Amino acid sequence: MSTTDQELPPNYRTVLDVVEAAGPGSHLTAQEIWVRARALQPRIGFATVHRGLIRLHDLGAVMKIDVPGEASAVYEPAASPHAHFRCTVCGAIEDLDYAVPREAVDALRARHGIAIEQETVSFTGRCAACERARA
Amino acid sequence: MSTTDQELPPNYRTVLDVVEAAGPGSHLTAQEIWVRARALQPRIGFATVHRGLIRLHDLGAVMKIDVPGEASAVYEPAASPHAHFRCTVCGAIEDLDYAVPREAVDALRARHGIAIEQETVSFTGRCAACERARA
DNA sequence: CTGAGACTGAGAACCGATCTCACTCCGGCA
DNA sequence: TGCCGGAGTGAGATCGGTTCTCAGTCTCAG
Repeated sequence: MSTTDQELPPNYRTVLDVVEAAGPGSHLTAQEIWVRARALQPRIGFATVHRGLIRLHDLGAVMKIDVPGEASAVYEPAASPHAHFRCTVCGAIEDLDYAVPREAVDALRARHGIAIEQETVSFTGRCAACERARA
Repeated sequence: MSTTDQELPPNYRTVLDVVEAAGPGSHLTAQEIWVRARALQPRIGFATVHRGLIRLHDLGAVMKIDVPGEASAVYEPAASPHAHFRCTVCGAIEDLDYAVPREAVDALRARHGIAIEQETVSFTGRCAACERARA
């Protein structure tokens, strides 16, 4: 549970519950989250789920992941930064343990005079299963 | 000019010309490429440009860049791998000189048994101008 | 010449994301 | 208690980029 529990509007709370229940490494689309949220709150609307995800993302409680080649964004509970991998054959998404080193980020910041707030690292290729199947 | 010159259908050739004329570091959307392509080929259709970009991307002649938070993909001539930065204030996109180190990619490959074909690194934050303006 | 297949343009279809709007809920205040 | 205002909400419309469809064209081997 995050530290933002108290001030959340009720439905956003539901959205957060769904995302956290799915756990780290889950990659749910807004649609999927909506379906699960309705199990808890049958009258909740899609727009509300979407607004909730935006809010929770702003608060830092959930991560929004834009995977190249994937039409829709996916969400997962906030966690330590890591990279994502998408299999171009079966479409599976998995987490990889990689983050841009702090020194590299600082170097970019210094060289370009920019303020970096967020980083995204993603890879595409063939997952272990599809790679084996190809052989 | 790339090595794929010979076998390209005529209109795809036009698309490639537009992208290469814009040069590295340009970040053109499919729409913008279409507008420029029409200057060379007034009857060219949007679908043709789009199909051309997909084809050229498959051939490795152009890079397709999905910037998080940006609705549409942007394209630029193929070049050495580098990261992209998007200013959340003014929306500007710029190139950053960073790539995931070879050893890190190899480690991920070995650990997960995956075949990595492509990497994408992007950052968001405030560009130098917007950062100064804020102070 | 002829047929097969790639290429093309125009527009429709698709789909996720976002916006709009009327309504509800709730807390503060006279 | 009764009223007010602002945040939250659901349903559906709308938007914008991408992809598909289809009929017409072109190219080239046979």
